[in-house]
Amino acid sequence: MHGKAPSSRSDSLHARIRADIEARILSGKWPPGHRIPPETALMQTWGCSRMTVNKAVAALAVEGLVERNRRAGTVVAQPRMHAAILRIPDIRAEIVQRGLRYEYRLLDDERRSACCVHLGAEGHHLGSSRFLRCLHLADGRPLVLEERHIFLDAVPEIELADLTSEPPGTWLLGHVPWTEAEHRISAVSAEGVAAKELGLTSGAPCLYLERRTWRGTETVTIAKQTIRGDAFDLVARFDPSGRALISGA
Amino acid sequence: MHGKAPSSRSDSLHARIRADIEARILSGKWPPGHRIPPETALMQTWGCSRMTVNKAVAALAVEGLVERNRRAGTVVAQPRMHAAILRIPDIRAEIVQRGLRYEYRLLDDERRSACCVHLGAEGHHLGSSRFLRCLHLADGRPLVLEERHIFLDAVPEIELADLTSEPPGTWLLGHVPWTEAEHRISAVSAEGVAAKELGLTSGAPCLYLERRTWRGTETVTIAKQTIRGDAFDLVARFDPSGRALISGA
DNA sequence: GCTGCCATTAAGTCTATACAATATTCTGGA
DNA sequence: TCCAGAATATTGTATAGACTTAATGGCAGC
Repeated sequence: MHGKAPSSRSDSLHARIRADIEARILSGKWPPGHRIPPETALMQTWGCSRMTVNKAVAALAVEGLVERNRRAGTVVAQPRMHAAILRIPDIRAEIVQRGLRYEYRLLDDERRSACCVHLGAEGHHLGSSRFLRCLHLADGRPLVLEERHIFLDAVPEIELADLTSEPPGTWLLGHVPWTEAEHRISAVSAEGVAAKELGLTSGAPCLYLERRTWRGTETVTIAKQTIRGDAFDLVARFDPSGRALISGA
Repeated sequence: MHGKAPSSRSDSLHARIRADIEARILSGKWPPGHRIPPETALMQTWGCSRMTVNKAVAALAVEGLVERNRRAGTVVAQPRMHAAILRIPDIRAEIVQRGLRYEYRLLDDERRSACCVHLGAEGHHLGSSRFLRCLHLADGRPLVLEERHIFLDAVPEIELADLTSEPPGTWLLGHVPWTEAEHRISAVSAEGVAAKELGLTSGAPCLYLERRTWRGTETVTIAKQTIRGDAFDLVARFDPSGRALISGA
């Protein structure tokens, strides 16, 4: 339909088998709960070895489209609308992609000792950090106000990093591997200094995005982004398996 | 760390190999761009067949941790922060899970002919629909105001469905398979009737979530949810592969 | 130096087979 | 009837081998 490109390109046999079964499930011909033929049967219908159909069906299983059990067989999974893939990309990349001129402005850059940092809900103690306030602009208009802690324990290199021209998020992405992250999205009113810096009247609605990133058990960074509500949407496009489709902003 | 359960449970050989390589990548021992040994080498280090290491590394490839190319070999992928899995669950389930009393109130229920529906950006013509306005309450407090079109072309059964006690989203989830969906999240001010129904003063910030669902090329439903900004966050927790972790609201 | 060809290497696919693990079903006995 | 254990079906894992496909690196010729 609109720019969609499913698993059409399928050269290999197992890819074709997989696409075929997938089509039957998505079309509703094999509804949720339907038991699909055992591997031995598929192997005969397709005239191939069991390893090949196994690869196909196993892939559908990791996708979440089917559930497999020894002896009990394979059944089509119940559809779930529980998770959506949300593109929350690098701001710079996002702005540039839309054909706008990106500009970055560092407002504040200081060292914070442990006490200043509000602790996580888990009560972990976070060490000292480099604290940054910066503004991301699109075509000269302020779009995102970012406040970010980067923790020295996890990223000692940050101490010397030059963040006057490169946004901290971009720097981190290129330098620090991460193992886990959490986003929290809410709606807030722009208030006080933040409103002024974003060029908004007090009370204007903004998206508030708090992103926390871990590397193993160590907190790498906490970023709080206030995004002009009138100028930015978060868009997610996906299919039942939870895999992202093309998400053209 | 907090409720996290990585790929620790590894019984089979390929799972162990995979976890081992994954650990080296995440620990930074094998940084992005590093070329990992070819399958023939891994096969010797682990004393197993090539199919087995293939399965392990292929899994890492679908996860996005490595990139593979014929002849060029396998290299550790650059970390990308492009997509996050966002839990946008059934509202009822979400409220109940938090231990609050869920209440549902149907405000409006009418038939709309095609002309009333704002067309999609693609210019597709959407047929007539059943249009619903309803309120989701947690412990008696209004939390989400929902306006939803369900299109009769795609879901003729909806005509007769009883939606006075069951929210339309829940009904749909149980009755209609879908193949594609899109979410759009923005921040708005509560205004007029909506503000009143949510018990907010005019101008209070709200999350605005627009969800569109397709089945094949047909639009199944368009839902517009206005969520009290002070009472609800959208939370996403994930790892670099983009697979969702446990997301305890 | 540049171009085009070719050999090499590494991943991708597929087969045939074997055995393991496990849930269901069957069967026999109390 | 009901329970224990055996038979069985189905997926899971692993092996060895063969062939395919694609990118790289080097070599020859211009």
